[in-house]
Amino acid sequence: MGQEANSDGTVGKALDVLDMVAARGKPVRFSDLLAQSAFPKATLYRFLQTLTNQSMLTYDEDRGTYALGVRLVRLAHTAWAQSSLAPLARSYIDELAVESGETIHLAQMDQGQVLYVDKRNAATPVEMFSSAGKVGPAYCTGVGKAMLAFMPDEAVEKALTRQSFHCFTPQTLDTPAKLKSELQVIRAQGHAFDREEHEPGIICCAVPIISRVGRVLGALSMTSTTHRTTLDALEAQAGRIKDTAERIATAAESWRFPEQD
Amino acid sequence: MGQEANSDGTVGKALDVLDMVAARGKPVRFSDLLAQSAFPKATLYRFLQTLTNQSMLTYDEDRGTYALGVRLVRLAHTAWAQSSLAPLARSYIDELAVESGETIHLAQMDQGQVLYVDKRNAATPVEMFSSAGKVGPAYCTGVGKAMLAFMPDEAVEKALTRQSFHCFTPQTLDTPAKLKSELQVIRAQGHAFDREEHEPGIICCAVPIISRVGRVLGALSMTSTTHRTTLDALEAQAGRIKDTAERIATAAESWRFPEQD
DNA sequence: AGATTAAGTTTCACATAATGGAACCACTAG
DNA sequence: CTAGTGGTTCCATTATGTGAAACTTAATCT
Repeated sequence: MGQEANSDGTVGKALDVLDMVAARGKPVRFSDLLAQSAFPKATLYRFLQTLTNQSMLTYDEDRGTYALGVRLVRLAHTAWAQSSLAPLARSYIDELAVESGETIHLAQMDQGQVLYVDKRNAATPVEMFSSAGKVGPAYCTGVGKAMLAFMPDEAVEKALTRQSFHCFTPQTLDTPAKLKSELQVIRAQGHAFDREEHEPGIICCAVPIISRVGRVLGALSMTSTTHRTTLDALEAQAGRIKDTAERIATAAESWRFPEQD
Repeated sequence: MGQEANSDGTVGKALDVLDMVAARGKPVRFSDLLAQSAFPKATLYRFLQTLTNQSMLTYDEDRGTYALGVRLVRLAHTAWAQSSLAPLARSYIDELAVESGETIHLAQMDQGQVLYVDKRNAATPVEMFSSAGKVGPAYCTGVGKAMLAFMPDEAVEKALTRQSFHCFTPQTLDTPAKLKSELQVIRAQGHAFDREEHEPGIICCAVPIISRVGRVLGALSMTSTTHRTTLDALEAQAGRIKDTAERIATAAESWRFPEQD
């Protein structure tokens, strides 16, 4: 299962190892990793040692397993604060969530995948990391399609090669062709729908967040369930969502990090 | 100053660069980094290139600045889920927060610093990453002292060398000696206080979370303000907090990640 | 303009640091 | 005792990272 050889030398390889550990989603043994990595035993071993030393991984003595380390959590806090739209967009999202009473997602594109960076739900309190940091498929989520529709062709093509086109529900657009024609429609109307394409009963309306120079910064979606509302009702909110997206884009534009000298 | 030379070869150095970028807390220019790093220009340059390639950093063309990349957010999500107490402790913390109406923090020790991995406040909704991932000093926070008090001497000594002992408030224990005698007391009574040692007006009562074999897994604290409650009132809750901490410890003990083969 | 400095990028001979086959160790099972 | 499994260490070979210096822009000054 192609963990493709990386071109970034030693550091790249070490980071691949990190990803391998992350991919399992649970603590993993040396031999498990060895089995699926192209690295020889000694090499993999050294990487694990180094990463553990660096607190990028933690080693559980008792069980002999490696897991992602807490240093990542620390770094991510800063990453999230300084290179995601979330801190900037917070107040706008809050407002939208309260007014609509529906769940709002803020997402960005990361290597062809949708990365959720924030989530707000007027009713239930936020579930910390359980949503921020989560990734999802781009081809069958509202936010994913909204972003793809407004990205340059070249970037879209590249992203398409990374999609699995797994068919989650009968509504899933499971071929590049279907998806591309949908993107046309989205581009025309300015917002995307998720018509239970990812999960049955879950629908959403999403709009892209686009910078003044036309770059897709992220996307915003309002999510609900089929037994609470309808697509038409969500579409009625599209203008409101678009408005919020625009305000976020403007905020992002004018935002300068405070210069300190 | 003093980004100590790391012994973990190329990978370690690259990760140091990541930390340097993180330390600024804002996007940073090549020359800024160069100024404060021991690396020669070309070397630093290559690291930045590599890390950017790997999406560990993002490069802002327009401003010529580097910031932590989104890949970290993704990794952190997994890290948080698989190697922090947070997912496990969630329900217990929720309960404690609701019952007490006060803010509850869950923290772990990371390289001599307190790393907050979760936070719950019965009143106001959670602020996502703004608390999880945040770090604080060990020597002047309730959770920090609670953990230190029950760690093996050797580990405490190591941690002490990493403390700045900056004097935040008149109450701050600003020498290793003062701290050590405080740790004695904490060990005896089983819980630690923060008597406005970090921030004026902020007090808390914290207890360690200790595994069956005596290892400190983390700490739990109940935080409030001097004009809402008193230390005595908080101490009255100590039993309740301890109870929760024990239940979390038990849960952590019996928890096995699902085996898949 | 032309000269001057600063900021960022590329080059290349050199030495360090990564590599990985093989040997080794510690268990466990037969 | 022997074979097997899972993990760790060695070490000669060489790929990789290193960093001084040269180079390219892009501002700033005279």
